[in-house]
Amino acid sequence: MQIPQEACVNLKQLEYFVAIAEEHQITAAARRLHISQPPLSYELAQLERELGTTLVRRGPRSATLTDAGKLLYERATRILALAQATKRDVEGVGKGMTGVLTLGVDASCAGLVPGTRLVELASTPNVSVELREGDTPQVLEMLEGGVVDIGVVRTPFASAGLRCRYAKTERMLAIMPPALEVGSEMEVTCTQLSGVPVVLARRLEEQVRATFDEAKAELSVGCVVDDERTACTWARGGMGVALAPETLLPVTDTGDCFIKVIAEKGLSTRQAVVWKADRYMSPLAQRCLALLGDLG
Amino acid sequence: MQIPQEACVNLKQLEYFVAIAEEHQITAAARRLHISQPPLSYELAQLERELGTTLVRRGPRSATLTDAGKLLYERATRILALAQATKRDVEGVGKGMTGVLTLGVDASCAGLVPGTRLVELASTPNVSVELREGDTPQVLEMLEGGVVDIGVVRTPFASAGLRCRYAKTERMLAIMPPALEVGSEMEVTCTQLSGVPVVLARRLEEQVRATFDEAKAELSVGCVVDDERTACTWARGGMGVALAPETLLPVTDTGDCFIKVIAEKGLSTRQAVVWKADRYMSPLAQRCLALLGDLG
DNA sequence: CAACGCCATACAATTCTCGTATGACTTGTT
DNA sequence: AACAAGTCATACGAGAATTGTATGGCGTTG
Repeated sequence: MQIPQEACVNLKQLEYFVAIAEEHQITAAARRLHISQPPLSYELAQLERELGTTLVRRGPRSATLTDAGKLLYERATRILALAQATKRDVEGVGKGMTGVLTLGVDASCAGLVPGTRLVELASTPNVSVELREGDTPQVLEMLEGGVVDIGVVRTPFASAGLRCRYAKTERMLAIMPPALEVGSEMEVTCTQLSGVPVVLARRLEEQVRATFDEAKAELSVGCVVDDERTACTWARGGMGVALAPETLLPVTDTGDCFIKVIAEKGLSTRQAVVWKADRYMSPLAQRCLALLGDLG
Repeated sequence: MQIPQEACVNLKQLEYFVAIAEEHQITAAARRLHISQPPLSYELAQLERELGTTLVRRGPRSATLTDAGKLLYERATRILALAQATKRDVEGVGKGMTGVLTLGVDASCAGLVPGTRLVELASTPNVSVELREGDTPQVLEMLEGGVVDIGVVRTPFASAGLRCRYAKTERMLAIMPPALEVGSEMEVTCTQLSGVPVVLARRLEEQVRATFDEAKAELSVGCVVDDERTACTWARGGMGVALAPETLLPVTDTGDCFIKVIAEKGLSTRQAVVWKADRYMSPLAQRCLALLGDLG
């Protein structure tokens, strides 16, 4: 049922031919190729048939190239080099050793990334990591739009159509200027913060209100700001008690403020690594996921 | 006895892959390749095994490329284009449609070359003809030294190690100024030229002397010159009877001289196309030989 | 002049590649 | 909701292609 097929030059044939051209001898080339001599003669003849040209003049002591052979040798080495490089590169991409990884990170988590093994990825040659920062809804939007491969966000978030892996749980901190210190040495409850002016990041407002309500505590919002770091700065200036997740500490100067943990678990957040369930994950992205596993 | 051989990416596999990439579908690609679908699936899987990478994400309605697949597509098209161009070019050289042909021509025969089908060769794109002129011994020396592929010379010549094909037989002419006219209307013999001053090209001297001796005629050399055309010019000026082969006529102004054929066959010469017997003849050179066949 | 080395051919064995048949799965329609 | 249509993967058999061993011709070298 199989129809005899017409000519199709093989890379193998080119390798054979190059070996012959470089050894100036069929037998020696066969040794170099770890095959016996007759198949090499056969394949050379085959190649010549396919090209309709004599490529090698068989002398009694040596095999030399014809004009056509010289041309083919030039080209064949180029083709083989290109094919070899291609194989190597494609394998590299396949193993996640090459490529571009786009990462969307909630700005309030960005401080943690350098502590993960992700730095290995970024420092790999031929791998570049493109980081997009934003708040959690923005990151999710990037993910949805396919702008980024992987997101690092903070709970709570809408996870429809997403797969995620939760990482470190972060407690909510209260950064208190000395004048406003309340609570025990390590912890403070919402109730203890009743009536105390609070400096709050906008994205936390709803979550904080809900937690205070549940604790039957009175929330006195002194100020709502966009960025947690600003909240911390203002607290240091005496504007009130700032509420911010743990991550903030390494990147902010809290001056002489007291740092206490808020006891209510409802204000704890978790970081999560998320990606679209139906999206193709490149090997590089998969490797990234594996490395981000150490986040928690 | 045949050892299972390790991976070797085929150009065929690349063609298959490119078809799949461009059709975004395996079945459609198979139609385009005029093969059935299962082998195509098989070969794709094979290619992926060899590269250790998923190249195509098989969707229910379409096949899309992974990152590695996109890279491979880029490279594969380049490789295939290069291979195709190479095949075309090598075939071109093989058919003598491409290359450089070096031709050594006896200057006294040079006038004939433009009348042959060799002009076809010279006007072919990618073919250039390099012409070296000289006298017959010089041309033979070029041939011996490998400076030229083919020579066009005039008899007699030493033909050791040469192959040749004789072409047109040229008779020797006597160009007579009116004052020196002898002989019948068309022909003249050596005997008739006895004592008549002769203007002779150096390369003919020996041959002419021998012929006159054989005819028991007395040769009176009035002048020996290097170039037949000069001999002719001087004859026109009355210096004597010039002896020159037929070929000279189209390229020389004989003024009011009489042109007669020398009856002795010994002074006829033949043009010959010669080449080294043991030298590799490129397809272009072979094609040239075929075209020069029309010389006679 | 015989031994040696290189290349080509002959033949057999095995692997490779292709086609047909078939099943699993998804999508769009009745 | 069930069915038809289409795509892709697997199973299997047939033919072609590639490889190895054996062998002979031919020119060179001791």
